[in-house]
Amino acid sequence: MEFKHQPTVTLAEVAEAAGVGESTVSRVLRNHGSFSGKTRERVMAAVERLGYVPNRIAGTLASTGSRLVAFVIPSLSNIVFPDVLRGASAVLEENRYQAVFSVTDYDPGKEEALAAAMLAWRPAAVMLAGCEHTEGTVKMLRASGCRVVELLDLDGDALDIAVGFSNRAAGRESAAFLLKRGYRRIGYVGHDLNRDTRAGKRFSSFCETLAAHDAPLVAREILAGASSVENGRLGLERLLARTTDLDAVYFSNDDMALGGYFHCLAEGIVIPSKLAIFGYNGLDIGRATPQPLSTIRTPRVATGQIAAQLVVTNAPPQAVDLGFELIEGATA
Amino acid sequence: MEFKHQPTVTLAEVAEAAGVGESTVSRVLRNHGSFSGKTRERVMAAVERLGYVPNRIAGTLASTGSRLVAFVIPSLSNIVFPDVLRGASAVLEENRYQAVFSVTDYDPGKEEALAAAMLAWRPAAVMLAGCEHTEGTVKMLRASGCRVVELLDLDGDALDIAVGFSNRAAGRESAAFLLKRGYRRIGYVGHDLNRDTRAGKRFSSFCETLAAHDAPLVAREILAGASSVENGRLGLERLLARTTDLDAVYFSNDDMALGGYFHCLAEGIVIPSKLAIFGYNGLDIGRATPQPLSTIRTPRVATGQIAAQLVVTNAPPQAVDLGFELIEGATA
DNA sequence: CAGCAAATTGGTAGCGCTGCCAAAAAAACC
DNA sequence: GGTTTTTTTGGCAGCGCTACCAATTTGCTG
Repeated sequence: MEFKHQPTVTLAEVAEAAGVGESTVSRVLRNHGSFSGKTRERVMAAVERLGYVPNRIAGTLASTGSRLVAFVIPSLSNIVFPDVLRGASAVLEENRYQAVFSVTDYDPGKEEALAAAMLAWRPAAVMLAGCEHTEGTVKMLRASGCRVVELLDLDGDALDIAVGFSNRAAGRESAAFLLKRGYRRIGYVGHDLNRDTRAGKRFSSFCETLAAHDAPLVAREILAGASSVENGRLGLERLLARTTDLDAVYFSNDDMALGGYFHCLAEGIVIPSKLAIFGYNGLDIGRATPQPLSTIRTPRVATGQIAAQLVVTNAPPQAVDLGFELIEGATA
Repeated sequence: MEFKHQPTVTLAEVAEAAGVGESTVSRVLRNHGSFSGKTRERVMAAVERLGYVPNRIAGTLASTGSRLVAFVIPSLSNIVFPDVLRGASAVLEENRYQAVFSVTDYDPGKEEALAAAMLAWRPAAVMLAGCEHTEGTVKMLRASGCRVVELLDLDGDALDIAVGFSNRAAGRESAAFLLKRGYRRIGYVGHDLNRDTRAGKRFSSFCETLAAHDAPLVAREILAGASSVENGRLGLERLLARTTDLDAVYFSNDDMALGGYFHCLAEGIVIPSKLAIFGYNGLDIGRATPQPLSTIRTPRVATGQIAAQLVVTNAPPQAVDLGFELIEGATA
């Protein structure tokens, strides 16, 4: 049972009511082309009087270029993506673009299906997380001719536009920081890495850096579910149960790290002298804990903003590295 | 400079390639009406071969009933809204609906403008937060003839469908709980209530309940900005600097409450014996803190799910009360 | 006031698809 | 075999708007 709209007022009716031609109404409404002030007033009056709401579906169809921007994101639970959407939507709204989204649950197959569904709306751009996509997705996006923006990961080849930073660099710098601080027996607590490839990249370059400095990763605890505070707490508990002499733990992100932090608080494990904790993302909450969380702050909102900016200005293909900031904090 | 799509393959071309009529292709693709198995194969082969992606813009225009659902939400920073979107988008995707959104920043004027922009897409439904809207918004929504769903607040008259719970009841129960626990000198720390009317409702019924039990609110601290952990911490600090003999503090939500919790941890204020803390929302993080946060858990994801369900089934106007759950926790 | 450029305006052909209807083909029946 | 049904099909008129072009009006200049 499909919903039917009640009869709506159309541009033609406005034209009739205002005593002008359809194209004139269209021009006035879009403020495009020329028309006299008097005409403008009459049209606006008719619009007001009839309560006319332009039909963007029809407008888009007639003009081929759309003002929709499609987001295909892995999750809405991971704060990263709402943050990106937030940055982007502000810029898009200013420019009268409309955001459309769907959620893949970190499933590349679902990403492909959803990207296809999105393309059916003929968006001006499709924004995706990361630069790993199925062959089918890539082929489809290429063929679509619409702009493609890959977000939050610069470690790979961009299809068109990429905005973000290097996750590998983030992993590397995290490791370098811990080593510089003198930690040598380092562990890792993370969530499902097969799905979140960006976390996987951070982890692998983190490990490589440790190994390169003769302090290879001592132990790891990978939890099956999504990243969460509770999983972080549980993960650290398990890790410490197995391995007693760790001096630092790297977490797949701040949610997990906070869980670890809480575990230490609850168990009376002194931070950072007994155990250091390092996260990833730079959530606001990490600044308000009794000891500020040591982490890497990522430019999530800015990523959305810049991405949207590039789309609305129809910028040429490019990769924009927004970098990240290492926050020393007090937990490592 | 508007982006132009490269020439796309159309349904007519598929029809030609498959050697059938346009309407046949349309029927096969939508699996609607009748056609032979052989025809189906030929059409699908042509679709595959040409890489045809149906144009939903055109389809929607031709069929009047759209599969877009528009969300007009106050914020993406407040986890509540991503949670609602998450619940809704899962259901919508299953039913081949498409979610569109925009963000009002808690500004009713902006809500009106954005709702108007949304209506231009002729959505099947518009979902809004709360039941307070400008006169213009209400009038416009009424006139649009599309379904209207008001989320997360049942304290008011619904335009069409409403899904959520009573914020007044939440405030009342929070107060009753604290009173039952024996707290009498109670304070409040909140964020900007003029904008977040739902938090305002909780607060006012909280105060009324206290007053009705001869334990009127002792002090309050309202912070100008948005709700955040840092503001919560700052707010409690300020409140305690002014008022020394409080035994419990009610926060406008869990973010703020966690900030207060951290302040106590940092200052060595023993919880709950020296000071009790009570929040609102039931964020996951509140379950993983050393002492689980006392709060009210709201059905955010379920709100989105049910709302979407009602829209896709084109349910009659109704108000669905999903209730909430008081979590005793260990901070009050 | 003619003569020409500039500013306004209206008409109309699509945009790509769906919905309706009638035509054609296939199946069922007497 | 001839009908009557039933199933499949194709044709085509819009959906509401924009883009293009031609027609009209206005404003200036000499």
